[in-house]
Amino acid sequence: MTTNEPGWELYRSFLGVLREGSLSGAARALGVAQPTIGRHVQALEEALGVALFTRSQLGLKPTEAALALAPYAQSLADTSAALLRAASGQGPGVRGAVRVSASDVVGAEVLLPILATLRRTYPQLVVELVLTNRVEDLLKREADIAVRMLKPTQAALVARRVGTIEVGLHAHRDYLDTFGKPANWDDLASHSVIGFDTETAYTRSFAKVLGPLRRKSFALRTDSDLAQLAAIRAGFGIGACQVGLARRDAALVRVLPKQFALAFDTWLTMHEDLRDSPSCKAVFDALHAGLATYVGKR
Amino acid sequence: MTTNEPGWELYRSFLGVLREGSLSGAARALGVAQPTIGRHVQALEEALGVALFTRSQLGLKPTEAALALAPYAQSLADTSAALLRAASGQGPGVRGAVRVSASDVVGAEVLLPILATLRRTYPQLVVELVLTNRVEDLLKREADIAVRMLKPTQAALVARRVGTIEVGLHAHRDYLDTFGKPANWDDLASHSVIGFDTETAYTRSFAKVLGPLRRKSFALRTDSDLAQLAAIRAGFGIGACQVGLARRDAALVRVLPKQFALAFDTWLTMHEDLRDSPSCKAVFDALHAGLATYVGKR
DNA sequence: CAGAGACTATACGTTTTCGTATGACGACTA
DNA sequence: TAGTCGTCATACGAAAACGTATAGTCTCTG
Repeated sequence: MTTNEPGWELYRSFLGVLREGSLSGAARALGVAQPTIGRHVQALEEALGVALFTRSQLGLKPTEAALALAPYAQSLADTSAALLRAASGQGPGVRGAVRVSASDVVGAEVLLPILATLRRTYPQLVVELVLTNRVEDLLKREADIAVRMLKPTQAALVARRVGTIEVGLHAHRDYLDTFGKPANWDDLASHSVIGFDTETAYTRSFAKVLGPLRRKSFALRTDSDLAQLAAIRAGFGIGACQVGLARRDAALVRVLPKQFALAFDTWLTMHEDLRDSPSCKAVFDALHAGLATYVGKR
Repeated sequence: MTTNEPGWELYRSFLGVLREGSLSGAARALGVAQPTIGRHVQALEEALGVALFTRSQLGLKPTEAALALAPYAQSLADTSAALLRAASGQGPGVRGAVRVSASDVVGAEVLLPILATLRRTYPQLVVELVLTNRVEDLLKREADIAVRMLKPTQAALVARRVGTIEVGLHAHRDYLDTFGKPANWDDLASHSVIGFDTETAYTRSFAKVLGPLRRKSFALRTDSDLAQLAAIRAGFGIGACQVGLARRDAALVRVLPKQFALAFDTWLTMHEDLRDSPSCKAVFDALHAGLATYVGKR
């Protein structure tokens, strides 16, 4: 029993079991045999001197220690992935993989057109697009570049403001032709309103701006901003979306512009170590230019 | 040749070669055979698709790509070490390894007595003491707890102010009995002054306080604060050290207290994730209490 | 209550990886 | 100029890890 450092495969298997909940599931997910995962977990437990799972015939339940150590293992996986991305970007010119994080609606509607033209100029560029509302941690290398609605507080990050994104109520012209255009808050009572499904601290912070728009008054409830946008386009009813997106589609009409208006400062952030990477810098600059023209259309 | 993720041993060997400058040296340092290191480097180069070293018979020279990827690999090693520490601290009570970073003088003279008594109450506690003036990055898990002279700016860190450490000029009584006690700056010209060896931006920032104390006027030049303290104690001459340390030794006398006085705000910092760790919390609290009584003796 | 499905644990042959021994080449020194 | 020390590269036997096959156990369901 020497001071044998656990191999990196052990942590990968550990994370797999943690995610899948069983040795067999992790084996399937990782593409290895089930006894291998079992050996890895056992070896890791012996190396760390800590019990990680309580074994049973319908799966493995993680212990407290396993949950405490999971963030470290996840950080290992993230860093390893970031290293591979950095390696793929080595060499002259813009090449390799760059990981971009953004909210789903911004990513799908705004970023993708920008990235499409960018890739036409740099065919060897690969983009990993992570669309989630969860704020990913650039310091933990979960992504290389992030588009956020918040000003980043952490040091060691390159932050650049791209402007203000405005959000307003919109509806399809066909819908308004049928049900009429509301002139004030009260008119909304007779309309189909599209809104969120679960109340969060974030949505509650907008209580004043939302006016009478509460969860119980929504005709369609979904937490997917992308689905809300699709619902507006489909003529389901009245919902909130970015003004810049609505401008692109002549069939979308803004509703109650004076009563409902939200403005979000938007920032582009990158780890400062990636300044020297030509690939990351190219993506960063292209996103900044594209987002600037997007928020400028107002 | 699939998309095989490089094993963690490959990165360890990579870092070893980077540090030692040769396959043989890395093999000695890591306790493995030389062909193993060679195979690891070759496998890593194939997996990443990047040349990492230019081979020659008197060693391996890292390429630009290797230098660019080195921080990532180092981060992997740091995180792995932090995971092992966290694992050693699992279980009830205060146990396992806690890594503390501080300057060498504070570490050797102030922290060690505190840690000695702490270990008497917690025999299963292991302390890793990293003494360096380089500011280690707690976010990168290079250490668990740090004693710094600067207020930490980064978020995600638990920071607690312990007070002000005062630095003044001191000399041994025997020295002053022989050469006399200086009454003003000009008297120092006939004395043996102990000071730094290399000028840095840090030392230059104290130019006003240092008065006529310049490098060329030093009789002993060393960048080791610990050596400077030992020189003062040995009666070599007049040098700067913490007032709190001089108070402990009746033989040390303060010199020119009105002309020379530096005050450093001192902070104790810890990663906020470690709040839940009983071991880290115990060390943190003990250091805070010990440092508070130390800076209180004034 | 019987049988299917899902899971973990064990046995054994195969593949991969490691360590030892050795060779080849260059730099420094007497 | 010959010898010594350092380095990297190669060959082969030993050890460790992996995958396949199988046994054993529990839950759920008809």
